[in-house]
Amino acid sequence: MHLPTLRQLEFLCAIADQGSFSRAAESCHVTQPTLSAAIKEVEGLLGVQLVERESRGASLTQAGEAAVERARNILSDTADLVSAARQAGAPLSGSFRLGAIPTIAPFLLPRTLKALRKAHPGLKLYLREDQTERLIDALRARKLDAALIALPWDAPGIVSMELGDDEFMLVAPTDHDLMHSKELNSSDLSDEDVLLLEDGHCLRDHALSVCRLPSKRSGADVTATSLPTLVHMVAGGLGVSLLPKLAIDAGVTSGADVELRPFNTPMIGRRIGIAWRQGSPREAEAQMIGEIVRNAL
Amino acid sequence: MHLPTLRQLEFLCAIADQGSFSRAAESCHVTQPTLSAAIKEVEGLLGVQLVERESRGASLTQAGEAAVERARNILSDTADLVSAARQAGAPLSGSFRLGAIPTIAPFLLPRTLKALRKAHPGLKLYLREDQTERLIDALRARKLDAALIALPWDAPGIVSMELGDDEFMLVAPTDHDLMHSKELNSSDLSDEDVLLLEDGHCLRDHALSVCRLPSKRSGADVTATSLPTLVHMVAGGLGVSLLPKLAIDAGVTSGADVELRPFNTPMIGRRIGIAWRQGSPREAEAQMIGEIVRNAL
DNA sequence: GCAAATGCATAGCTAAAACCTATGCATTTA
DNA sequence: TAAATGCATAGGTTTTAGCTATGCATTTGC
Repeated sequence: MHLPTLRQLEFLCAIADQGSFSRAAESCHVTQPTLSAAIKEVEGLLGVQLVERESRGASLTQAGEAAVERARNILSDTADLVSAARQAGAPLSGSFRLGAIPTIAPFLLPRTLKALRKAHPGLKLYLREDQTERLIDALRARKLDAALIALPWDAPGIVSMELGDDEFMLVAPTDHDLMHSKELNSSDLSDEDVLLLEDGHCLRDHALSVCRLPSKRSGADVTATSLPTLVHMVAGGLGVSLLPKLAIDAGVTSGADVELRPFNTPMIGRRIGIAWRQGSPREAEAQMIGEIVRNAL
Repeated sequence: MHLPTLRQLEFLCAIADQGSFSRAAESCHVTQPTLSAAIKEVEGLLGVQLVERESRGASLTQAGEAAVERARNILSDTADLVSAARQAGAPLSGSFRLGAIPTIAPFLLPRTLKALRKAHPGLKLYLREDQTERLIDALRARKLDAALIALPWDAPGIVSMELGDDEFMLVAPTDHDLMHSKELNSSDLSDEDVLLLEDGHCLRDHALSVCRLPSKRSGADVTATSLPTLVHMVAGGLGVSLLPKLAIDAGVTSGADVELRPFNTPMIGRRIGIAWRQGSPREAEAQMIGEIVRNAL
């Protein structure tokens, strides 16, 4: 089977982007006749007209649109092949852009970064803290190489690796009733004022699902913007809450007038993982970083 | 960014397949020096050694293996682009290979094929009847262009389109108790001998899940090899069963000494759909055929 | 242990292709 | 109606993809 050239596919995409042969030629750093001839050749090869020549520029036929969509994927996959191969020569060197959600980043990264720096001194790590949804978007847009998030998170084109579990503990004001009951189960929370993070944090959703509460709670809904704030609100007597062990170990409650208690039900918590774009050239490195984070957990 | 040529990627894959420069060159219809030079150039471009030159042939480095895997996808995607564009010029002409599961094919296809022939006289339809799993494998292996199956069926790399619902009815010997009860619910089946198709038919699994039975049933398990056989077994008094409305409408019970009854529970049944390989060049045509089948449902 | 065979690399050449400049033709704008 | 815009065509130049011939290292056969 005879295939078109990647260059020809680039030309085709350029026409889709620029809407004209001459501008497309310019963007590809060739002359307009060169690009015209190339497109003509592809059309001959495929036996279909791809571009509609109009008096004022050019537009794509239906077949052309479909071809461009495929071509863009092919070109970006090829670019990925190149990057991946180049990385293979020098793994975990240069820069790596890692994202993390706000309920993980401040508590896990301090430990991790130390280990990472030791294992790979040449690595420049750029960090970005944001909510899961935006991190995923950034992975797709190639603005990030990997992200630490809570799993499972279903997102087409994104793959992930599980790193470990992060249990939830109850946090309540000192001498709260729940500290004295014999067994502590998630159902014990249904009568309490459970404080939550503001909307968009996945930890909020996890807490809601543990308590089996609807996502829209009735009444005055008090929310916190970060885990330290949440702890202060609990200390202030506004209610109880759930804290991930990761944050507790990092000392988020130290100094606050609160008590902690584990649940008796087995494993109430979240799973932490690292995610990256499917086919990312830095997949192997993301997994390496995952391993290091796993050891730090 | 500078990209390797598709031809160069072909060469690299050929080395992976053949395990030697000279055999790879032969399979690509070029001379060995040509291929050697091309590989060398790619290695220069990527800055990594991809092929290990050994005294007795050649093997791939780790980076080479990774590159080959990506290259294969790129090449097949490009081949898909070509096929898709060519099809776009003459949709639903030539040959189309359609699969269908045995509990759909004999009942749905007679109606469908007539409509299809009318709408697209140039189309040569090759049919294959098999169980879902094998159909999916055939889609992946490019042996089929699309397949009619029962949804949902989770298979990575396979996408599908829903075509409609196919309700189940109870089929029992004439004057069976269940025909006289006031309301008929799926739970009424738990005390009955429910006859099933042999293992591997998805309809068997649907029936089991409707009756909330474990997939391994205790006792003498009587199974049928096809829906007509199943009807005869019911008529013979061996038990009751479920039949999809599709088969009933096609007359699978005509002449048999059985009675039919719908369930009162809303929608006990299966969903019928058409599936194809993600990125298949004949995706558009599969959807067209799906539309025609939907109208026939 | 030496000749033959196998297998990749190198050198030098040729022919195809990719790309260029110059120009033509149709349509739109001033 | 002239100028401008935009794609196609013609003809020439450079690049490169591919060839043949050959070299060199390793393995195999006698």
